[in-house]
Amino acid sequence: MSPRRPSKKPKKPNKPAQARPQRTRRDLSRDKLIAVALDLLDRKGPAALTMRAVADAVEVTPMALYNHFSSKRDLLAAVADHVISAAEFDGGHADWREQLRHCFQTLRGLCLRHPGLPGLLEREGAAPVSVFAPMEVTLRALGDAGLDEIDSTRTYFLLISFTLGQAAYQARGAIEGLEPSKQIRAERIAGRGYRVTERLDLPARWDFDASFAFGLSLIVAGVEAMASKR
Amino acid sequence: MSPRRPSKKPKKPNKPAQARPQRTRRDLSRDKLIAVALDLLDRKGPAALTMRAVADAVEVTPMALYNHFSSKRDLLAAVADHVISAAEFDGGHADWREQLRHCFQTLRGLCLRHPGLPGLLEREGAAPVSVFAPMEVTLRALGDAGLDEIDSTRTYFLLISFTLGQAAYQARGAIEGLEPSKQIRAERIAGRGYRVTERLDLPARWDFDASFAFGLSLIVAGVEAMASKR
DNA sequence: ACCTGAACACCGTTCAAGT
DNA sequence: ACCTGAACACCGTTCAAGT
Repeated sequence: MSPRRPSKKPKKPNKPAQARPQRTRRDLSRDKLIAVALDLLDRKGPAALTMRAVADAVEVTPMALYNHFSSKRDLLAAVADHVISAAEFDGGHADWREQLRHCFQTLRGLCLRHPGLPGLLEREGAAPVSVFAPMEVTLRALGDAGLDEIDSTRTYFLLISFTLGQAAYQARGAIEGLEPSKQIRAERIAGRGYRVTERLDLPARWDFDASFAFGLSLIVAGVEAMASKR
Repeated sequence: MSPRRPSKKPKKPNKPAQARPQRTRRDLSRDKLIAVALDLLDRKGPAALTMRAVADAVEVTPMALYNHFSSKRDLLAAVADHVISAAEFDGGHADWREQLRHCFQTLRGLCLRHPGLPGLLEREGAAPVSVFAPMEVTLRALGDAGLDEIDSTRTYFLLISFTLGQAAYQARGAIEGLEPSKQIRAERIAGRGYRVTERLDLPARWDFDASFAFGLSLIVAGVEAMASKR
């Protein structure tokens, strides 16, 4: 995010400062590998993101990757961290409702640009420290709304499950044709006694953005109700 | 669930009813394989649920499974279907709030008994037709609450994302130690400027049941607000 | 109708060796 | 400090063959 990075923390100045381009190259190749992995994930999906594929893309042996990442999981966490740290979840709004919306619409935006992201965060512990950034913004906003720490944390989990779940569903639907459109349901449901679901008359193309906005508004209204109850 | 199953639908009575134990055996082995796969999933997790492991458990060659399921995905869908069809999502309550609670507490119960279930439903299209059962109950309840079809469907997605997301998080946390407890956060967060999150004083053991109940209540309150707004 | 055995084209990762 | 090459212990699945 910040245009210039801190100049490689010049601790221990007593040590002779002999030029060491390796340090820089090492970081560069780490970044390069993260970029390649993310590109693979975005363009070909999670199944195509293999250590061998990443290695191939930078024309190197698979085992070379293990000089930069201790495992595939480590690489995945770095990818997730790279995506999340690049975002600003704090919109700087005075109103907690706007803060909440900004925060989770930003997260949703990341998930839509990188459809593999929810899987990275939900799947086995590839969640990096940076996931605490949206948590921080959310807890502050909900504190302003009048919730205590526990209820704020609970609501945070609700918001993040909702956001990631929707985005994952959308990504999956786009790929696999699982949207709740009429013909899909019709052929899968016929004669099972799902009277309401069967008759359901939804638009041919489900508006995921509107659906997400509705969910957010519903949660905001719920927060207001819970806060006034206290 | 029901003690006796319908007697193998006796359609086409003109066809000579010569004994065919194969039919029964075939179904039996399918059921057996589903049971074995579910047991593997429950006891050893999703990574241990491989075609080879299932085959080993019934002392057969891996390829024998393909006589009963066209692919691993097909088997996974059958496992999910088996778990979901055994549940009753309709509590028969007159009040839509109670119906909603019953429906998603039931789903949550399934997920806690079978920690691999959310993964099955969320992951690549292993979602069976039976997932429409909770959808049907939810749409009816939300109709009673005063929401139209579109908003009901949106709220259904919110509820299901929330329920599956929480359960998956809980299952993962229990295995990987990712709960939002004080020490976990302390060591991962230190000195990153997450002021609120850092100071957060949560109980050592997060009460997932209470957290889920809170989320449901918040959503119910949100539904009431959205319905009265109409 | 159901099962076997060998094989294919993959995985992530270890280990010993090179520079 | 970084990379290679061969190997290990796995995957899901195809194919041809058996009964």
